[in-house]
Amino acid sequence: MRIGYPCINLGIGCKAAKTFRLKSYSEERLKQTVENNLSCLEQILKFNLTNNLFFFRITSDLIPFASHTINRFNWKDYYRSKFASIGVFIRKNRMRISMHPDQFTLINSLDETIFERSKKELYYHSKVLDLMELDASTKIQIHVGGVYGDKQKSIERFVDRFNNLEKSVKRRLVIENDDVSYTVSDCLQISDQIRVPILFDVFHHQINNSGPAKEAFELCAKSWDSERDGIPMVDYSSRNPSGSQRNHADSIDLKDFERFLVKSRPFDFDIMLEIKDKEKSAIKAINFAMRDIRVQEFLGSLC
DNA sequence: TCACGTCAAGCAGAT
DNA sequence: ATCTGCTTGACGTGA
Repeated sequence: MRIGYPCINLGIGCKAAKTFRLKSYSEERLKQTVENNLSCLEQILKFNLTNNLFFFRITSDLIPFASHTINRFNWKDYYRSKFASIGVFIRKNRMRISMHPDQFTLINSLDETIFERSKKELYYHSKVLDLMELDASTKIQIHVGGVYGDKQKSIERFVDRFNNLEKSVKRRLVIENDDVSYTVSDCLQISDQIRVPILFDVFHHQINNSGPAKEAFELCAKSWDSERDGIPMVDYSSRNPSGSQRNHADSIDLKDFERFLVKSRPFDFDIMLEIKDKEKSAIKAINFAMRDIRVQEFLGSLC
């Protein structure tokens, strides 16, 4: 069991998600920004290592406008060795990496042009991970997408479109239950047809339910082929007690986290903490989870 | 230095 | 109709 947090480290003093406006696009500006982002990513990973955080989600903003038509710059070749050396660090330290394209990436959109853009965006994500030479256990997670007034048709469209994606994308893609539309059992329906792993989102499941969490989690876990996909990944958060129902917590509720650790035994998986104060809560969580046998086993397997 | 209008992309639910 | 949340405010202009 590894524990991690998404995209941004709030204490380190740099961000790997620096971007700029489309209007100010220039190759110079792009290079400057990417160099900042890659160097910050290295700093974050080093920080994570010293804090026993072996799971991290790389921001989609790493290469701004990566899949946009304005971008004619060959960033793949230009930064090839930089990506490779970051990949060496990740593999050497047995870190797990994931990415999560944002809400504009829609495989099942009714609009072909949105699907075409989404394909390019997914290809960008897979290219970053390929350049780091990370294996197929390094996942790209997306939601199923919109319902468009007919969930069954939208699920069918997802399946058809999925089959249409490049191999390099398909091998990394996992789907995640969301908080408004697609439940775990909806995801299972898709997974049964195209053998795509399901990432269990604990918080979304609480809000958008298709049955008891334990069963849902077990079914999701089964959808991962540990040989190829690695152990399952889970998104964990609790509700912000003073916010709306969909709001993520500002900082980790260790009591709730403890209940989750107990309930999820003996399954082993990697946990992404989607909590607003990022590495701060992640450090609290890993320090707390040091007593869990699954974390001990991972740390023990390192040296 | 600061205020503040706006930002590549979409959907669903609340107001 | 417009705003908000989503994994995250922060870019950039004008004063």
